[in-house]
Amino acid sequence: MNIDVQILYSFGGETVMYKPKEFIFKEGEHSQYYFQIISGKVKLNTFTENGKEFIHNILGNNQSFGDPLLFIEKLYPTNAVSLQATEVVRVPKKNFIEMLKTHPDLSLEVNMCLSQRLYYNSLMVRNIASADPIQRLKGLLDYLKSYHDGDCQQCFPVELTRQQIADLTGLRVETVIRTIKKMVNQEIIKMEGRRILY
DNA sequence: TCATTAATATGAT
DNA sequence: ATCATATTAATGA
Repeated sequence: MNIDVQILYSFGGETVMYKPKEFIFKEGEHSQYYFQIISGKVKLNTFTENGKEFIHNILGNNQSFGDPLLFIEKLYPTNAVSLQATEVVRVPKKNFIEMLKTHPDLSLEVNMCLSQRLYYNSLMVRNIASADPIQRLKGLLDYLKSYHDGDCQQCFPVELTRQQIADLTGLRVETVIRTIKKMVNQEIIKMEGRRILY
């Protein structure tokens, strides 16, 4: 979700800068803040027993994270790591709740946002369970696209490396590369240099 | 800039 | 799916 930064500031929001590859929070920590990205990129990940990384999501400008835990007392289920120099605004939980009470319109918006995530999440889970790698990639792309505001046909740029796509879908890099080629042939996606347009 | 590392692409097992 | 290797892009000393 994307909340007016001025409002965030007026409720105790503060700007925090992170260097590339810096932890913003770690799995198992207590959730304290609502985070919204001003610029940069953040990934949410966990590691399997054998040390393989699984990326849950990658967020960019004007996107938020840590928000599903605002209303419940649970520990973070993932790490949050900046992929590049990243500027975020963070608002303490209590202030965030205060803000929603004083701005019912915002509260509604937050509800819509969370609902939309749930919706696309269920689609995502279905596709990721599919054996067909094309379906898995397509599921991921639809999911990522749902986070994107300005949408038009075949011009949503996927700013991910193949390795990151592999870590998001649980596929191997080689499989991702080969599947992407197939999808270009089937005109499901387009390429602009090495970047994918969907 | 040049050297080193990361990412991409393809072929083989 | 895993491994090996060649090419290309990105990074940083």
